[in-house]
Amino acid sequence: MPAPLLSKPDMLGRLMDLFREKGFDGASLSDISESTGLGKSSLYHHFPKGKEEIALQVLAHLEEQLEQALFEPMRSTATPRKKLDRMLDTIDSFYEGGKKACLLERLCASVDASRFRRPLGRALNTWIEAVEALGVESGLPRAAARLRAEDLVVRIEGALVVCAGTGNTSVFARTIRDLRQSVLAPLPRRGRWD
Amino acid sequence: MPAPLLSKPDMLGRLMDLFREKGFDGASLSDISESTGLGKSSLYHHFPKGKEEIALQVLAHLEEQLEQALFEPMRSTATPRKKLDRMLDTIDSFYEGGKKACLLERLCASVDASRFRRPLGRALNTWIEAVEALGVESGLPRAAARLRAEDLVVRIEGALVVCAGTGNTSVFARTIRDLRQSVLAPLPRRGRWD
DNA sequence: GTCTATATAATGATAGAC
DNA sequence: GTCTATCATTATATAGAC
Repeated sequence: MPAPLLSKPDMLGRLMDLFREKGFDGASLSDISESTGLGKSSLYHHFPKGKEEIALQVLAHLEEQLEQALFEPMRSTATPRKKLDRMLDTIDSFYEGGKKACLLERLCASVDASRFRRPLGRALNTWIEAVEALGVESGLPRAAARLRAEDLVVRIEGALVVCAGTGNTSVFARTIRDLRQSVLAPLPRRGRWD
Repeated sequence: MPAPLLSKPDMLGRLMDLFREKGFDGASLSDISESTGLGKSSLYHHFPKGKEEIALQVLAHLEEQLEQALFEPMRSTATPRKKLDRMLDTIDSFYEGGKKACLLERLCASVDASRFRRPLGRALNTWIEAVEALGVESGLPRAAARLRAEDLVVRIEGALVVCAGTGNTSVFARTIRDLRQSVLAPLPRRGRWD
């Protein structure tokens, strides 16, 4: 009985990188085999239902990371503004300044996206709720905080698409910079967020 | 010599629908054959270099449509505000309120995205420049108009991703509504666009 | 828990008739 | 300009040895 070559979290990490780079439809079992160092049969030992199950477990793994990375900093006693800064630093480095794609977007764009819809919706919601909680903590009404949180996710996902299409990461950098200012800004008497 | 079943523009229109739905990696030659009603051999008559050439021609076809749909309304004598409204109406119906995906995003996310990089960058730029021109016409400094135009594209692409992931199109509707207000708004003394 | 070997279907692409 | 028939390759998935 050979020992496992990689721990499950390590495997899922490499698989996440692969799916972020090639997408679900673009990543073949051979790619998966190569990226993990496991033969195809070994893959079916870990993931009996095949490729779809792999993606689902990677997605679940991402959701755990999201919870940790986004909600963890909130338990500190720093100001909301500081926490937002840390959150955006985390996001910036996760996407490597706009050079790396988002797993959620890649799975949204797969042929079998309907099979991932539920976990995808959950993961996006986890993200949005973390930002929303920050807005509420900083004094925004919940409804406004929710809209701004959705807008943060929208703008980050969109910036990643534009950067991937143009090869120019400055749009991502500027989006992050702008979000630092706008997400927790006080409500204007009449403005975008009313 | 059988007559052609579909005109080239009609073919490219159907192929655009297909790639928007399934992506480049997800759309097989069988799908392509079915969506156009042409046998595989006939496809290679029209597109000798195969699937990649199909995508490139579809992309070129989209670029023409972009020019028409985005720059055409600008030649009218309506106010910039009216023109922006018409532009956003066009965008809203092109994406069917957030239910249909963006071809540019789908091709960005393909394994061979590097082969589409140049036309992708051009198409995104065409879009951005149309919005930028509108901002300039409405009195914004060019630099500010450019940033807002980039932001418009970012937010629309991002809203499409979030809607695809959550199955909830309200984010797209709200994004469009918000852009109607914000894209041409006068510069604040100190604010997001400085 | 990993491997080699294999099964079966689908893939992108061609040849050549009409 | 379309078709049928077929190619070589790759895809996902399995069987069974160790």
